[in-house]
Amino acid sequence: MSKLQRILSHAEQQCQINGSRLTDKRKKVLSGLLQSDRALSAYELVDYCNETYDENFAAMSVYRILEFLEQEQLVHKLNLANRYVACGHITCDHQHEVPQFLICTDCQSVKEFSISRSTLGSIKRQVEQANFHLVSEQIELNCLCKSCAAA
Amino acid sequence: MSKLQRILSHAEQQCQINGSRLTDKRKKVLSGLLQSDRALSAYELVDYCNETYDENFAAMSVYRILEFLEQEQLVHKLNLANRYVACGHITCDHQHEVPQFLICTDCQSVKEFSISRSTLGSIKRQVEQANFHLVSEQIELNCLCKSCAAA
DNA sequence: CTCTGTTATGTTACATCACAACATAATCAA
DNA sequence: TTGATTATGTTGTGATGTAACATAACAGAG
Repeated sequence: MSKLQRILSHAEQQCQINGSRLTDKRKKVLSGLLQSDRALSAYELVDYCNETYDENFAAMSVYRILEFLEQEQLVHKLNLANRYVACGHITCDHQHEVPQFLICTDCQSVKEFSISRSTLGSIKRQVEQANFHLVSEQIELNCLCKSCAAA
Repeated sequence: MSKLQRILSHAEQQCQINGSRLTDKRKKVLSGLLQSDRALSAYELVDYCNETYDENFAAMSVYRILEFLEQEQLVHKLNLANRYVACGHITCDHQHEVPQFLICTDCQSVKEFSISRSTLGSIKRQVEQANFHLVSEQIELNCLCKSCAAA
């Protein structure tokens, strides 16, 4: 059983537990993200699925499927790049911290990482001092990955 | 001389120093942002200018003008919201720190603020440990402002 | 002042993005 | 089997962002 297969079936089980279904189409979209080493836009996923599976995904469907996968915490939406990535921890069973993301502005590769609690805490404190309130701890940072920085 | 006037003429001087020109149209776009208490999209600015000045700005022009104003550091583009704000420090003469932004996801009001050097430093360190390199210290955070949080 | 290169703006056309609204199909539960 | 719920198909549209080319305004050299 390939790694991809394992992740997919794990995701399927998670959905069952949540009373939702990981349908064929949803699996295909998720696979697309899992097999990509970078963040993909909705329309890139449309193309990917149509080419790879010889299907006919409409953009609308992909948007809906992405929304679903997000709810199930199987993918993350990167607001800074308007792109999507598979969650890096699908096969983990524990509850995760809210992730932060490093996005390479050149090649769109993404690293899901965690800022230390204390740093996050001081960010939150400073935000509150400014009379705002953090909506989400999902912080996204524009970066260059190592190889793009070298070039 | 109104506050707006002062800011505009100061901006104009800055442009002259940089060997660029703050034309009439560019002034109008900048005024739009200066007078707004929230971040505006390019098309909102198109409408604003056309209504306020009875002109006929094309979207294309506004995009170009915004690009110019950004280069001159008179406005900032908020990638997270696809919107623009006037720089909060146009009239300051000293070099600024790179700003961070708190964006109210409800009303689009924006606060330009600065994370402490030490917090910023620890973010940068953690990013480097992850083998990425921060492209910009302009960090944008999705927030709720005080009044929207209350509602 | 005129010529010329540069910069700014006008205009048209188009590609992309995101989703609303409604129709049909598949699935589940009783 | 039937009715309710969920998933997908289909059509259309508003918003976004920009390329490509045309014209106009301006600044400096002669």
